Amino acid sequence: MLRISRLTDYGTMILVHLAGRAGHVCSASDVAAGTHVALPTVQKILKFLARAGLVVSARGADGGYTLGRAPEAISAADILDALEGPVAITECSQSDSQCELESLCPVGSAWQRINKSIRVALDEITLADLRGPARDIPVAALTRGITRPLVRLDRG
Amino acid sequence: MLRISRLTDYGTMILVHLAGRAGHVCSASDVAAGTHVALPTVQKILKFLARAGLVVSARGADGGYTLGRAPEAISAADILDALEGPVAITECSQSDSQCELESLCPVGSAWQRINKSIRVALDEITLADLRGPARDIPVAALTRGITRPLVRLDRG
DNA sequence: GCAATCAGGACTAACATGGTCCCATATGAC
DNA sequence: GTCATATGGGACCATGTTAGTCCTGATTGC
Repeated sequence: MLRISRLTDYGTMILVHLAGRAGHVCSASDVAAGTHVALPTVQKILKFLARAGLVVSARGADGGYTLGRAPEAISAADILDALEGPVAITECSQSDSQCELESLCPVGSAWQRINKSIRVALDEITLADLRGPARDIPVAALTRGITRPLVRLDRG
Repeated sequence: MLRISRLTDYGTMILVHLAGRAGHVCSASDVAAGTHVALPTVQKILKFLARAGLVVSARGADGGYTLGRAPEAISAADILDALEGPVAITECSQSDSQCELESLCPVGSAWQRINKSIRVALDEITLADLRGPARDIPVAALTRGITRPLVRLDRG
């Protein structure tokens, strides 16, 4: 359920790698070596991240990539947007969709609202949180007020 | 991003349909007619829902399906589990995955924790909430404490 | 000029999904 | 008992998406 693509997963690793080398320009080869992701894949992902402004590129010899802004200013939602585009949780939550069932659909915009809530949560999580064995990820705050036992957490 | 499958979307519609006919046994044909989803697809989905216990089936002539338990006792996470299986947000969050990068991965279990938090949120949303033009979906409670402007909500 | 590096896009193989169909089994009416 | 009506389980295929690779062109520093 709710799977993110592998590229997004790799993209997170790459951004974390760059965050750990603040001030240095890393070539795609450097990043590939540091993350153990295949070089062509790293190149592809860095292009997308550059286009989204999450990394800044320098062309030419001794060129490479640096983080576009501070890790605290890059959210998980930013990474998803950069690598997966503005895809929504259901087809009919896309603005340009033409769901023929829309007028009949009893679910209404429920999934869309769920989608938005998840996005809010993902907006709260920054690259700084994703680094290393962080224990206090902000999402934890989102579960405040939940009284139901959390036993089922290990299902996923 | 974070897309749910179309079958899950349909499954929600089907469950809402059944919830609106509590006490009645609906055949797959009835459900197809009521939801405007193709009959073979409805049959397939109902089988999955029955296996998960979300609906109860009666075989034979005059058979059909009824909701397995009260709408308040069926969560969005239940629906996802029934129709998409225990798939996690990333491959390495699956228990049986063998991610060769796991020991090197600087992201650690961050995405997994995000996944779990989302699941908690989805556990809070029941079929009763998904019905009709519900305005007070419990997920709203999850955004308590968020101070950042919610302008970006409309991106998804 | 040359080597190193990014930019953009085309391309293919693998995988997941959506949708359909078939056959076995169970039930109720006649 | 027979028949019509249903579900149960699974096979099957067309389609779309994803992952990954490769090619060509542009830019920069030595």
